[in-house]
Amino acid sequence: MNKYDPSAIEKKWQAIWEENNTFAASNDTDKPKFYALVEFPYPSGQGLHVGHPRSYTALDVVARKRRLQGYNVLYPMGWDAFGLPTENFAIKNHIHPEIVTKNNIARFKAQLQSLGLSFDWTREVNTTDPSYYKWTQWIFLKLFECGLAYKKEMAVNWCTSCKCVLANEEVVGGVCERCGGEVIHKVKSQWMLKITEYAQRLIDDLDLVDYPERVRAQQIHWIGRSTGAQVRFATTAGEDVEIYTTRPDTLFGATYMVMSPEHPLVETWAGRLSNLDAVRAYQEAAARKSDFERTEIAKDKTGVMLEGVRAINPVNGKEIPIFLSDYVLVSYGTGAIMAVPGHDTRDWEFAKKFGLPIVEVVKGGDVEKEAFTDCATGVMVNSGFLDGLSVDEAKKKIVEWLAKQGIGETKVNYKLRDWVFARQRYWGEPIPIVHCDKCGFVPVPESELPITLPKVDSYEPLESGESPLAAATDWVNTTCPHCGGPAKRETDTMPQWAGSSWYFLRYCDPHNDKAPASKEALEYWLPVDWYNGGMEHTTLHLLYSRFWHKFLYDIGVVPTPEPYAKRTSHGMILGENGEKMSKSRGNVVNPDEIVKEYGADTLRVYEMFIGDFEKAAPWSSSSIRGSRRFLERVWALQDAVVPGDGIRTGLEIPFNKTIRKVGEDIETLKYNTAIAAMMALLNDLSAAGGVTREEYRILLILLNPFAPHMTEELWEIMGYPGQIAQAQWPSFDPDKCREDTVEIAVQINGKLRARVTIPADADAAAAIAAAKADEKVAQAMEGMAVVKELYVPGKLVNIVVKTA
RNA sequence: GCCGGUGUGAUGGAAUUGGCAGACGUGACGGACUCAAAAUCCGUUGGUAGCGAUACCGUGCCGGUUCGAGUCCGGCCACCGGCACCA
Repeated sequence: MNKYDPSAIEKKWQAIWEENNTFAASNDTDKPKFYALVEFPYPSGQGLHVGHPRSYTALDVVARKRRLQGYNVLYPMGWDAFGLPTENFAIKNHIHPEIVTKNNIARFKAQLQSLGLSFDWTREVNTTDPSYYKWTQWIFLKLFECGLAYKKEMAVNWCTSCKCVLANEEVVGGVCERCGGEVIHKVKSQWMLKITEYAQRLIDDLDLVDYPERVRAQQIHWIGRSTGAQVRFATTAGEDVEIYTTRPDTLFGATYMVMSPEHPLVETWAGRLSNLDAVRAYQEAAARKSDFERTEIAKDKTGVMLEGVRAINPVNGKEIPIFLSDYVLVSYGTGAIMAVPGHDTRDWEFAKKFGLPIVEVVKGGDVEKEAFTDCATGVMVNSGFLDGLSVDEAKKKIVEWLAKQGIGETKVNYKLRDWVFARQRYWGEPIPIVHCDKCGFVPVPESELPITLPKVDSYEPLESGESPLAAATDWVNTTCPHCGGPAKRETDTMPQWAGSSWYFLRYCDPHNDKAPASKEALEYWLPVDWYNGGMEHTTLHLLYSRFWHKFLYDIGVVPTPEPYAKRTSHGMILGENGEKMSKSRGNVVNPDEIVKEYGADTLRVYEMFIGDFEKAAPWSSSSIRGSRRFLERVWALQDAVVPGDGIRTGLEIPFNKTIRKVGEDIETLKYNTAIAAMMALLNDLSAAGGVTREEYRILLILLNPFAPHMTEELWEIMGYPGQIAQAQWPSFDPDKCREDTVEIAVQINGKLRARVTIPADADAAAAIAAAKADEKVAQAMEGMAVVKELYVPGKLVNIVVKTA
């Protein structure tokens, strides 16, 4: 036997797989299809991290197993390569981002290939390739055509460090998700996508797919549907103010009104406000606050009263004051609320601070001490025709009343905002729109796509807040496709999330130059059967791509309403100290070094064995040795082949059980116990003094998805026909998964007293008799009266006794 | 505050969904091989008491249901992730 030398074996088989395109998927076959997908990486300068292979290996195991089971498997890989880090690196080092990207991709690809992942490299995609982003631009044009892409002057999140706008999803805790820079509000004209149009379907269609509860819940929460009422309040100024509330039942308790500082009626009323200076000052102060400041000082309420205009509560005709306060957001509901301090915590705090009246309209708490917000138990009081009703009854009745008066109706609101779809940076897809003074925004004709990025001297963001593309005047100045007059190109680029919103479609037919992918290819492959990725993308990429897919479904481009039939999510791999791996903490493990020291197969087995796949797990440099030992022992079996055909009698049950368990566990994310089962089987084989050829063959196939290189090599050494990648996954016989006799537990009053071995098919009477025959049991029962006897087949006997 | 999740040996984690808690690894300890070490192989390893068979205790805490609870129910606590002035 040769020494187990992973570096030689792995290189050998990787070359063979590449040469033969072993893992290329066919678009034309009778086999059932299986589309496995992992999130394609952003090829950063740092190279691969040990976190990446956890996800990639997991679905590689599934993909390899499904191939052995006779499926036509598509398991593709590509590069999500547009984005800021590349651009920043390019700026700093004066290298074109295209070159930076090319280098990073080469490094990533070599690393992925060294792990023996069975990707179909003939379908590799790259979002920065003009032949790819041609179709990203094409989808944008379709969105524009359907009115779902529009440009709007509005306050947007502006990262002061990236000098770029951000989507709401990219602002985390008031700072930039990517760089941690301060985020302020800036009024800019921006391209937007109407994701809000799909809010309800993005919630409802979660019922069509198999997602983990945490993903579902996070998406639903992010979309933030609420049902309430929109109510028009008359004012002493003449104009009505419309408010949104989820508690219309508390209308009698509305003792004042609050509008957001940006509310347009303030301008309308400017002439009648006696304290206009104070109002203006408050508006300016609110505008200056960054998101970060807003969240930091969240609970301290500020505001100013509009002196000169009052609102009229429609239920009782009372005049109530109107305030401006930044605790009311322009962007949600109508930008104005009725304040019910007795039953809303924020209104209560505001009322206390400004000395406003608090009226109790739902009985059940003490509104002088705190707002009473419980809807389930309260009873209406001080509310005229609502008195005595429950909150739910009152809601129904008041909405009916408002409708009859013509001043209000039921209204559904979402927290989801439209998607800010423009970035003032160089390294992204140009937005294919031309600005013409005469014709307005004119889409570039499809025939002119792709609009490629021009060469520019500097990719530095401009201080003016414009994209660096604005400096490429030759490129910017063009003619209007509509009237032929002089016009300018849009200089903003698309956000990083654009290319990844449809990449899984491109894999189906990656070289098509007539469409994102052919109808036939999409009909065949969609939906993605299993998509694994990180939790951090739940309200970003995962939501965005569902939105784009639904849009493409509506215009007949894709055949399914949802892109991904099943989504799973892996836990992070932490540093050895239990903290998140990062350069600054000095706890980063480089997969290249692990491959060098132990081999890719060991890394793969270890990452699958490390723990519960869905949970975070700390790296352990001593534990990984266990995975290597396991492989070494399997390797050594080649010298322990014993004569005999098939599976030896005593090993039939362990083999059948292991085949069943490994197969099931791979499908249910329990990779750790699948490996444990194979280790246990190996222990059985050692105890049996070796393996037969057939036993070894089966073990190698079971292990192949996890350790593909070593099992191929052993397959060849043992002289089994062909390559193991073309072998057939073993089947099991359910009858041979059970022993003839079983050891059962015997309990007296639920306490374990003995173990007895009985035939597996023994009936209750026989099992109980066998239990009673045991010496210890008899002893424990002496002088006791039997109350009850139970037998759980194959598990235990429990005899309930009491003192006689 | 709201939503989702987790809590089991020294340690990563198992437990067929209400039925023998701790599979499989790692580490540690003891032994074999070796001049020696590494590697490898064998054994022990939840706690307490006992030479021992054995007994009692033990899955974050308190209580409940049940013949029987890591698993179900009620009430807490801690940690992780997400959202957060969304009316």
